[in-house]
Amino acid sequence: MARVILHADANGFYASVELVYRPELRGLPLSVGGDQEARHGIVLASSREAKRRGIKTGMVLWQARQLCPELVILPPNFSRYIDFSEKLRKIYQEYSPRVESYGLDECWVDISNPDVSLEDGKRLADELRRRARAELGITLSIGVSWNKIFAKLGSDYEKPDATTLISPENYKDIVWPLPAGDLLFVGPRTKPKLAKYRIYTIGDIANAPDELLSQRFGKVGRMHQCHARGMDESPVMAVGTETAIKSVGNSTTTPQDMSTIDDVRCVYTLLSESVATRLREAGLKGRCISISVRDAQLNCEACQLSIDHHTALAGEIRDVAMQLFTSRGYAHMLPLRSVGVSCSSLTSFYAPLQMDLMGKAASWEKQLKLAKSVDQIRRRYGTQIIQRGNVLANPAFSGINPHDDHVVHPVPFYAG
DNA sequence: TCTGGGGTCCTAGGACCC
DNA sequence: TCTGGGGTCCTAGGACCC
Repeated sequence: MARVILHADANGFYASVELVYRPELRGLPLSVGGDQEARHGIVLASSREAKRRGIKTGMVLWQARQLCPELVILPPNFSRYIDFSEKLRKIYQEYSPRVESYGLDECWVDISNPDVSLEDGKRLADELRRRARAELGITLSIGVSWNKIFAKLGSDYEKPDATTLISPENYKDIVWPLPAGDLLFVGPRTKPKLAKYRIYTIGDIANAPDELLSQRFGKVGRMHQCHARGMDESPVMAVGTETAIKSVGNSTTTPQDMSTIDDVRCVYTLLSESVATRLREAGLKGRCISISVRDAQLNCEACQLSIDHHTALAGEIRDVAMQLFTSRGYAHMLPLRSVGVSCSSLTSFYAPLQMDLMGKAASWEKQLKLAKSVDQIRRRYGTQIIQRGNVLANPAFSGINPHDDHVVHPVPFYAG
C-alpha cells in the first residue's frame, strides 16, 4: 500500500483572493501583509516600490503605512475567504475523498492507493497548481510525501507556485539539514531548549538518543522524534469528518483602554452574548468559564471556574466572568487593553438538566426561549439591532461586534 | 504607534474519595 | 491509628498552530 499525501498551501491567500475579486487592483503585482493581513486588512503595493520603501511581508500595518502613506489597504472580508477556501477544497475533492483542512488556506489530500506512486503524486500536484492558477487565479505551494508531516514541510520548502517531492530516498538530504524549528510543532519555545542539547537541525532531532527527547520533553519529545524520522502514520481525515468542538470563546482588544469596572462589564457583556449565541448555534452548552485580561503593559492573567450546571445563556456567562474578575483582584490591573471569555466542558444543548436543578428548570427554559427569539431577530436584522442597557450606556465600546467580526477556523493539534 | 483572535493538547499540583 | 495507592476532578500554566 503506497501512502501518497499532498499538502497544498495557497500563497498569499488573503491578498490573492482580494486580487481575484477586485481585478482593478491587478496592476499591483505584490501583496504585503503576511499573517497580519487577515486581521487588519490587506495591503497591496507595487513590489518594486514596496521594496524600495523597505516594506516587508508580515510587517505591522501602521509601520507599512508610515513607510508608504499612499499604500492601498483593504478591509478583510472573511465570508469571501471562506467561499474561496471552499472552492479550492472542491478541486481537491475531485481527486480524493480524504481532504483535511488546516486553517483556511491549507489542505492535506490523501491519494494513497496500491497503484499510486509518489511520482504520480507529484504529477497531480502540478495539475492542482495549474488548475488553481487557471480557475481561481491563485498559486499553490505543494509538498508531496508519504506522511503528513513531510508533506507539510514540502509545501513550505519552496514558494510560490512550486511542488516539492520528499521521498524515502531523498528525505535525509532535503529534510535533515533544515533547522529544527522547520518541523511542524517545534516552535520558538522549544527551539532554544533543543539547542541546549546541541540539537539544531531536524536531522539532529532524528538522530538524538531516544531517551533524551522523551525524558526532557515527554510525550511531545517522542512525537517530534517520530516526525523527524518520517514515522508519522496519522491519517488524513475524510471530507465531512466532524471533530467535536471543545471550547467556544471570544476576546477583543478595545479601541480604547477599559479604565473602569463598568467598561469591563460592558465588554464582557458583548463577549458573553457572542459566546452564548455561538454555543446555541452549535447546539452546545458549557460549564467551565474562563476569562483572560491584558493590561496596557501587556501583562496577562487568566483563570477559570467550573459551575454546577451547563449553560448557554449570556447573562450567566457574563456574571461568572465578572465574579472571577472581581474575586481574583483583576480590578487592580486597570486600565485594561484586552479581555476575553471562553466556555468549555461542553455538552449537547439538549442534555437533560441535573435533578437538583429541576426547580430552576422552568426559569431556565423561559430565559432560553427569550434568547432564541433574540437570536432570530438578530439573524434577520443584524446583531446590533438588540443591545443590553449597560452596553448602550457605554458608547465607547458598544460598537464592538465579536459575533460578526471573526472567522472560526480551528487548527487541530494532534500529538502523533 | 509596539503583534489578533481563534483554537487544541500536555503537564503538574492539590483536593477529595475509595 | 497510621500509611499508602489509585483514580478523578479542578485549576493554572505552557506550548503549538493558522
